[in-house]
Amino acid sequence: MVKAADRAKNPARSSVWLEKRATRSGGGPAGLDRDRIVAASIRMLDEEGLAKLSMRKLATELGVTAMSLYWYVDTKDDIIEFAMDSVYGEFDLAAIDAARDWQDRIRVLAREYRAMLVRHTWMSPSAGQYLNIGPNAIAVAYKIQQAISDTGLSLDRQPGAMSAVFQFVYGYGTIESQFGRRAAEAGMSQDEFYVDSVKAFRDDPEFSPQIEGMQEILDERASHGSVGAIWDRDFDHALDVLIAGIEVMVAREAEGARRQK
Amino acid sequence: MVKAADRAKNPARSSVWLEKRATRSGGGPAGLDRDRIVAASIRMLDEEGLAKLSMRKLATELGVTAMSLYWYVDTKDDIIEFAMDSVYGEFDLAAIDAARDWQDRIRVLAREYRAMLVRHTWMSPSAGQYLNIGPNAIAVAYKIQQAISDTGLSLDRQPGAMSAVFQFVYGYGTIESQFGRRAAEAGMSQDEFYVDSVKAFRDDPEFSPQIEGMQEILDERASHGSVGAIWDRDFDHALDVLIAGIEVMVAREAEGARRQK
DNA sequence: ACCTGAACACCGTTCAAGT
DNA sequence: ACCTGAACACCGTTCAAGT
Repeated sequence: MVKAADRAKNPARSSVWLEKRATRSGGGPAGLDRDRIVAASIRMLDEEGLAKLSMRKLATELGVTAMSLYWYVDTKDDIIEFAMDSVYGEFDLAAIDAARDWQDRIRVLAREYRAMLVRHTWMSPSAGQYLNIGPNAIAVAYKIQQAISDTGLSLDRQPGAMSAVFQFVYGYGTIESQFGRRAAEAGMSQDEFYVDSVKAFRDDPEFSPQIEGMQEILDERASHGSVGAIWDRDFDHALDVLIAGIEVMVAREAEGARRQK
Repeated sequence: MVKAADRAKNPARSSVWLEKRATRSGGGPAGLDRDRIVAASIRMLDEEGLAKLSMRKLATELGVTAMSLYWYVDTKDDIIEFAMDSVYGEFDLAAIDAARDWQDRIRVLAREYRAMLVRHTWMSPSAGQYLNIGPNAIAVAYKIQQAISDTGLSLDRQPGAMSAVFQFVYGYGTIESQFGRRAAEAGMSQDEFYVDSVKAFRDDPEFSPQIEGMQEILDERASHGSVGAIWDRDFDHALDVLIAGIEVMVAREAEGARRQK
């Protein structure tokens, strides 16, 4: 088994996914196995958040001491890597394949990605820190890459288009899920939390000159309805922008090719 | 002074920026003040990373014990919030104002934002977790909002367009800066680290069927040049997509208004 | 007003020892 | 093969005490 310290020295091996591991299930005296550990950690991460997960608490939840976990993983980071890939497995790949055209396929993928980030608030801070090359993450990346390929864009424009869409979704999902997490931690609904935040922001005399200019955006948003509805609307509008932008790039490339003749 | 525990109970007051604080400078016996603490923390965060910053080490750096810091801040989180806003102050607001049109202004803002995230690798994980309503962050947000307003989009479409551009930049800057951080931690250049990662990824027999389909993208990228050049190119291409998309939305709204007559 | 020492309640991880 | 107890080297933060 490759130890964490060894992996740190060899970055090519810096992910749990790059070693073969036996995956016996529940054979031991405590009935422990990696799947049970990962499932329990996802449950705890969802309920208590990334900061609250500790090896000792996770072990207690599993009726075992912290040190037992080290038989199945090398470090705490490994557990989070396994948990992340397990969550990537929640993507509904069939729904993605059922999409009519690339526009629709990108929308479905974006919506699933966003929903996943919001459902598991610990995913976005974690996703930034690890390589994400587990089998389920790769499967999703492949679907994304295919959808972008289907646009007909040239190979050198595809990565940019892919980034535009899916780094946007990552950023949006991060802000949305962290907002939800903060509201939940404060014991408030998102609507209550939003009203409170805007009020506090508005009351501070230090920023009033600039707030004037931002006031109408805040008012427009407030008039639109619940915070949840605003998140949905703005996300859809952003996807409209991104898809229209890709369509323009595709058309420009077609135009360029015609002129070449 | 509002204690951290009190703020947690009152989320409207959940940011350091919502309380007035005296900002005496260096009056004490140890010559300590908040500005010195924040400056030292930024230096340490840049050099050692978010995970390595501790109150004890920061204090040692300042020639003082950890507990002294608690005279100037309530929690470690406060220090990070102050450090973040200080970094938002690095934006070149004059360069943004000098831009010719909204397209150019968005490009300049996006490039500055990206550069800031890459320069300070601890910013993106931190930015996800805090409210970001310090004076410098607000000033930047105001510039962004103005650039979007200048597009001529209707008020209800502006937030979506803003998200599309700046959540993309956040997501892209996050991946790029974390990649750089990982490479640096492994003591490698980005190019070495990239080659190593792709090789490891490719060698794993478990994913080979899917890798086939992604091979040509990897090859195209490798043929383009250094990793740094690829980051730049893909970022520019993504901005092309985003700006073209906003132009389409503006045109559609103008079309809709004409038909109404 | 500003700074400290000692202490509390935690961490992740190692290592030798048990069954 | 699997699990544990004790220990190491850390954390952030509180509190009473010093100057």
